[in-house]
Amino acid sequence: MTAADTPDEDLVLRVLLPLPLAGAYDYRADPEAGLQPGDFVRVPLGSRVALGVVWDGDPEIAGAAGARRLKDIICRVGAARLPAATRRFVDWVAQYTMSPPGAVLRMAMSVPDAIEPPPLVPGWRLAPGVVDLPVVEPGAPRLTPARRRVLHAMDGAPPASIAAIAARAEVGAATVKAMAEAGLLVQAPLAPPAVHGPDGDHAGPSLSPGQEAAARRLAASVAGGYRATLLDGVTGAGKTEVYFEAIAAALRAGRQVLVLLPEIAMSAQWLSRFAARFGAPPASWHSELSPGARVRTWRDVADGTARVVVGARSALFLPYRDLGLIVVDEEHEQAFKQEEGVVYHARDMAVVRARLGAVPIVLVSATPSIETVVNVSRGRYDAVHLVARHGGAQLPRIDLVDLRREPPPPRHWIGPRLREALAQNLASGEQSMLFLNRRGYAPLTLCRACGHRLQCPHCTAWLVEHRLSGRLQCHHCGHGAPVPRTCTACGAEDRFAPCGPGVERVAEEARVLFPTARIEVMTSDTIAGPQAASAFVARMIAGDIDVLIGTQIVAKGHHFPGLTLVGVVDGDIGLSGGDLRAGERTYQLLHQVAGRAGRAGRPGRVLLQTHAPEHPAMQALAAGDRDGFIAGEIATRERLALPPFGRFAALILAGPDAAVLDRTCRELARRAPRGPAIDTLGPAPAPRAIRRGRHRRRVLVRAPREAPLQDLIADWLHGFRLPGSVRLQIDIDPYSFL
DNA sequence: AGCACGCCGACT
DNA sequence: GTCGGCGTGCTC
Repeated sequence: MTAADTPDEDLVLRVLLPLPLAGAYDYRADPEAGLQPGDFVRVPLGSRVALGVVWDGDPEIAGAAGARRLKDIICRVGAARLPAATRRFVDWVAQYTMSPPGAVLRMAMSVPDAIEPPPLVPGWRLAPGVVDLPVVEPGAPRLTPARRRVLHAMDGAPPASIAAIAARAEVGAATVKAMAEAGLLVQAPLAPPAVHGPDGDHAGPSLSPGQEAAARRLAASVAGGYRATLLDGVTGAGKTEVYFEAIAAALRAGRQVLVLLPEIAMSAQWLSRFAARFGAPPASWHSELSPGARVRTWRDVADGTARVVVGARSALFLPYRDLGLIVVDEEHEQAFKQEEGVVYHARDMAVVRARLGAVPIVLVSATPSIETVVNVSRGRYDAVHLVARHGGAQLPRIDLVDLRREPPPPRHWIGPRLREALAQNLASGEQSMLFLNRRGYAPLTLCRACGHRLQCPHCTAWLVEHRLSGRLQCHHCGHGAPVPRTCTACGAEDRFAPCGPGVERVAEEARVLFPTARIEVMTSDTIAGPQAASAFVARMIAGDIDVLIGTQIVAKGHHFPGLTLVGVVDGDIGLSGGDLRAGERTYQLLHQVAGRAGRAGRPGRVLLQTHAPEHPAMQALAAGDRDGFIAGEIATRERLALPPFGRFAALILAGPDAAVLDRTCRELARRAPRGPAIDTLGPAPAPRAIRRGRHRRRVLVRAPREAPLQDLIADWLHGFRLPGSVRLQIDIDPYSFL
């Protein structure tokens, strides 16, 4: 049967648009055009034209719906197609996160400009015989010195663009254009640019026997379809070199590799190690990429030119032509959780992407997440353990300092023991680090006259004083204001007092204690970007800094060979607040900070100041008993049916009018699902109760692990009409409970 | 996400 | 009397 036989039977296709619509829309298509799922198409939408993707599945053109007047697909766009694995991934993520599929598609189509094929740049080469032209001949094109330079530069050279020729001959583009018009240059196809991609056969480093064995196991998994493997090893055990071997195996098999890092902006050291191992840098994907680079990389990923992509969360949604391996480094990091828009956990979705693409995935960590460890014990993931610290360096000794027994002087934060250790380290010419996970000078400023606390006008958050910039700053919405002199509540002048320490304040204290030491502060405020970060790291490695004071930025992936003392100024930040993952996170962060000390064969020492030395996380750190800590956490979670033994979902409602919001929440809670082992908590103020001027409330749902959580919520919300001003966000498996 | 439609303040 | 503010609603 052909279209000509049934002229009145239209071809109808589903088209998914990158918009938060409930589903795909149906459009009429020209059967002659031969459109297939994955094709990018332009379609009319209301009064405008939108770019979408022909989607899989049958249109809803049955019965009365068939009578609807459908619009026509305008045309196909570009030569590329959204791969089937990416389409299935989009549908899966939409279903799991309860997001409109178009909202997920938007992440896969984040670079609309890349979909059109790149404009053809014409190439030019010398016309035959021009080099031999006599210098002076009546009627012949004039050969100025500039033109001679072009002849010289292009003699025997392959075709190049006008701009490239001009650059090579060091003349203006106008000269080259004029020569082309004069017939001295003729058009010739431009050779595709040579790609010097990462090379799987590039010589790698020699590995220790333990690394060798681990690398062989990972590399073997590359040929075998979906399999998740935890690569577990202490800091300095050489995990990166090991998973590089799996990447090499995937490259040798001619396939693409995705490496997810939690904070790609801080990955300068990782990138240089990669380039050293594979002879070329990977393609990188992160939010600070320029629009041009974004377009190029998206196309390179789609046509397979990009062999290895290293990126943040969003790199998951790139249209890989032939993905063969996924690596998630620092898999325990909370930064993998996307909290805005489509709420998802990139580590978990990476596992899904691997399964849908039938490729192996390696999860890498020195302090694996409880979820991952439980998946290993259930047999769903394999595990490869690396034990020895590469190069024979010792793990640092961690001593707890009980701040209740050995407090620092009032309004000081460096206790006597830490001060003494710093003095000794300085005297012997060694490097030290002070860690405090708090930016700015003081986390809270209050009026001594009336007790008024300076709060962000748009959020439920204190304003943080930054002496460096001389301003008060909200760390949630970015609101900034100069430090006022007069209290807005009581009118008292100059009575504001900083409360508690930030890194700037600790630096001030250290500079008073050690006036001759070279002390530097490293936070996201003092570091503009990846290049500034690597400059900082280079100065530290060169020994130009005696004491480095920093937030968690100093803990992430930097190697400081000369560092022998780490002081944790306040280990308890993050323990308060009743977050179910507080202990786990504190353990992971402090373990990572401690791992910075004593690497190049020298013993390291860590002083951990805490008000809660009896806390299991602190005890485990001091005893070096990671597995004991994890076992304890797992037992607690299992007993209380907390994740991953039970499941949570959060419904967050936000709106400008608190009364309307509360009424909506009450109504929603009234209809809440009830069932065996299913309960709802709240409504309660959401983690950030007021954000950007909108009030936020949260209702938590708790269900057994095997419960169809999404279906329960869908039934619950079915037929529930939200007031127009109230927004609902669903967070499946929420991470932040604060 | 856009873009239209729809009801209330300061201008030619 | 209009121009225009952005709140609400729809797009196959």
